[in-house]
Amino acid sequence: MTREPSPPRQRLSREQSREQTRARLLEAAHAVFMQKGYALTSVEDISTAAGYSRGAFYSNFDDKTELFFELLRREGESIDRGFQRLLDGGVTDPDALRDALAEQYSALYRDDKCSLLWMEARIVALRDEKFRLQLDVYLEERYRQITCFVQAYCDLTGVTPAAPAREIAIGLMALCEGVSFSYRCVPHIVDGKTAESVLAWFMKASVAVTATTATPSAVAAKKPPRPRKKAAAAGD
Amino acid sequence: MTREPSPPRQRLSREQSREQTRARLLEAAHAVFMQKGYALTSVEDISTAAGYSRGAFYSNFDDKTELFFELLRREGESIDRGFQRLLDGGVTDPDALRDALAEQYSALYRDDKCSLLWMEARIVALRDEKFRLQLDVYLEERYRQITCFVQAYCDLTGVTPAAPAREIAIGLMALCEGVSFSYRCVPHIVDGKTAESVLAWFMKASVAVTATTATPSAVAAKKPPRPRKKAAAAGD
DNA sequence: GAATTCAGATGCAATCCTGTATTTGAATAC
DNA sequence: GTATTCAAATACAGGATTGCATCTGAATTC
Repeated sequence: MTREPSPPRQRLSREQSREQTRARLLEAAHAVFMQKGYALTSVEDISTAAGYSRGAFYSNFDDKTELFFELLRREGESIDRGFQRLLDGGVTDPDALRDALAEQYSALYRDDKCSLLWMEARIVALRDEKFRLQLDVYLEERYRQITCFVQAYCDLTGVTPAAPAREIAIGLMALCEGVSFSYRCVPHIVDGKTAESVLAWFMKASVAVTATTATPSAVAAKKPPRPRKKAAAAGD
Repeated sequence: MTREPSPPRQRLSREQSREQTRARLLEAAHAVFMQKGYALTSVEDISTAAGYSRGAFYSNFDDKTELFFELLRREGESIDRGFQRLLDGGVTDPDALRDALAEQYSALYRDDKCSLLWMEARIVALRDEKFRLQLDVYLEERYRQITCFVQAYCDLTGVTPAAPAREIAIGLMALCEGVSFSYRCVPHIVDGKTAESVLAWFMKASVAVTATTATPSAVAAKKPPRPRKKAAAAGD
């Protein structure tokens, strides 16, 4: 978005320069997509926003679809890394883990690094076979990670999940997406505080169900219901 | 979509004829929007699909946006009527009521009378102030109705909700929208059966939380914790 | 039944967009 | 320092879309 007017900048190699251009185009595209929507954004819009001409665009991407996908790929990787860090982080406290997941997810949308973008991507995928097939790979990976999370959480608490971990994961993701979408679209109805507490509440509900449905002895054996530290700090 | 080649059909009055044209344009628009997406659908696409020329379109609507909104208005009314019927239906059995709501909602999306359409509408609203203001009225009504539902359900079961009824309603709607959106976008990952059971499971979880989290005294004052008929029967 | 009104068809001008072909100018190689 | 290569700019052809202006024929009116 901001273009530094060349401080004492060493000459860039061809490759560096090209990558910089790509990055700028992607960044600009993200901004413009958010503002105008993917479908209504023209190649010209993107190029101009990035400070280039259409020639630069076509020299770096086949078309708008390819750029969009590259954008999703890069951001998807970053998202996945975030979750992976959580999983590998060695957090063993169930509540901390749960809160971490909730925080990770809601931050993702709050910072608006991706919410609408992924929505639109999925809508594009509905009508573009090739795009869909590629996107599904990423989505599947996301589902897989969250499922791992749920499983890890259940293992930690020693609770047998009331539903298959994958189903819980699907529910979680659907809820998160639904809530943050609503938050973005009708913030005056679904404000930040409400969104946070709906999410927190659902998390609690998941636990409650697993807790009440699983053999109580297994739960009691590990820990008492414990009042939970600071579950959902109200954001605004 | 299909155009009857005039069977022994009585002459239509001007008004009737006009309304018929509008209806056909709206119906065709719905179909084309679903297929191509709102943004990429041209006025020509709609008119042709309806069997008319663009002249007919502009003679009946100001532009694509106005038609879209009229479409949403008509279908929104029909949706609201459905929920209202449920509320006024005099169903008193909590489980039946809960199932009725779940059924109503999932049927709505399963039959695909609206799912994507409303998603796209909300995305359009993000960038169109006028559109948003109008759409919000409908959305608010929808939230209001579901909140009533939750309240009615709690009253019936005598349970004090663990969260404000409105928050539960927001969570419910977000979940339903999220699930059905996923179902539509990645049916191979979130298939019909999974979608159904995720929804059912969440409903169950809501009940469990309200039951376990509400101040026990308040609950007890009304009714004994009541083992709940078949609340958390392991769904499949 | 002639005049009028109006739904819908057709024609048109102005944009806008894409994608490619061509050109330019700077970085690298020789 | 000359030749080459390549990123990015510019020019251009082909389509598509919008919205209006105009036209036509059927419904309504008197």
